[in-house]
Amino acid sequence: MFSTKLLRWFGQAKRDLPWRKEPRVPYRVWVSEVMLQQTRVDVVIPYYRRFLRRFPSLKSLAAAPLDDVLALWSGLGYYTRARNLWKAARACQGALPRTAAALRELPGFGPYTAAAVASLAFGEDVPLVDGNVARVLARVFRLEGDAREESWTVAATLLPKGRAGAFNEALMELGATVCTPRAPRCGECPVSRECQGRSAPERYPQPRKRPERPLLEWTALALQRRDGAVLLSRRPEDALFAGLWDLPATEIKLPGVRQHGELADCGVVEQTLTHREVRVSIQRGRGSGTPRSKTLRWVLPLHLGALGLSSLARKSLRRAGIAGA
DNA sequence: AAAGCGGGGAG
DNA sequence: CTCCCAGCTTT
Repeated sequence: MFSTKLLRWFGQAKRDLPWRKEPRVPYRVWVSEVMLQQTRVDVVIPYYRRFLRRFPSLKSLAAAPLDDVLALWSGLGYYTRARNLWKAARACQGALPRTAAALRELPGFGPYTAAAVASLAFGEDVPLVDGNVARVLARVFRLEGDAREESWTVAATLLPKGRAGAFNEALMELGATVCTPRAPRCGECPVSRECQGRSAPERYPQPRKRPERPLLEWTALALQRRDGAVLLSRRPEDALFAGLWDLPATEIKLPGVRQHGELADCGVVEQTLTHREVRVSIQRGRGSGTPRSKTLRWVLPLHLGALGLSSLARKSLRRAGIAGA
């Protein structure tokens, strides 16, 4: 009954999203699912369009340099997603595996993404649980505590044979548009009649406790050449914003680069992340020379758009007075 | 089981 | 300001 009502509702409430365009090409489903990890639909849409224009197929993605992929990911966050997407494209030899179990073997495929691609693109009868599904099921069945784990079992019992894809998508759609985290629209809910949590939806699921957010601080140097190019350095693989380009921190050695004149203080840029607060002081100056390190390069403002930079790095560049970031 | 990893939109 | 989003990986 639950599944039937949900599917009927989905038939008329389904939003028109770029990755829902028929036919459902597995590659496109995959790209959208990865971008949507911890990221809202509205944010993803423009990134998704750009990405598909540049990498229309699995083959084109596999053939591209990683830096091109990171450039298109710039600003989207969780950059390991882009690395794993690229790695998996290279690993899967022309076509994605067709089952959740096989997809799990590829980098970047966790329980959710494997089930999403398997059910939505290949029609496999597997349940899935994301934040939306866990919230909906926690309310409907009054699941106590953190409902994410238990939801996998519950979702499996509700799964209508042969319609897993539509069911999974409907459950997520309900969570995204009706059974929202705050102020759910129970009056518009197709399953409010069978919802055990209707009287107190905000009690479910139990909110997670948020970790403290330590402050991370450093000073970055914006050296500009006479032609306007700015000196960037590639961040180490084990650091925050791993492998992305950024203004070099003052601790970074700059072999081959000369600095002219005094530095000017440009103030501070800040970025709040889930697990820490970052504050970067920006100093600006003039420089020249040929870097003797592969992790250093001069970049013209015109070319900043084609580089893998974090949002914080772009903010830093703007603060240093460099347009085009 | 918990921590690390981006960024931003909504209330 | 807080919450949390179509989560995954590592410890």
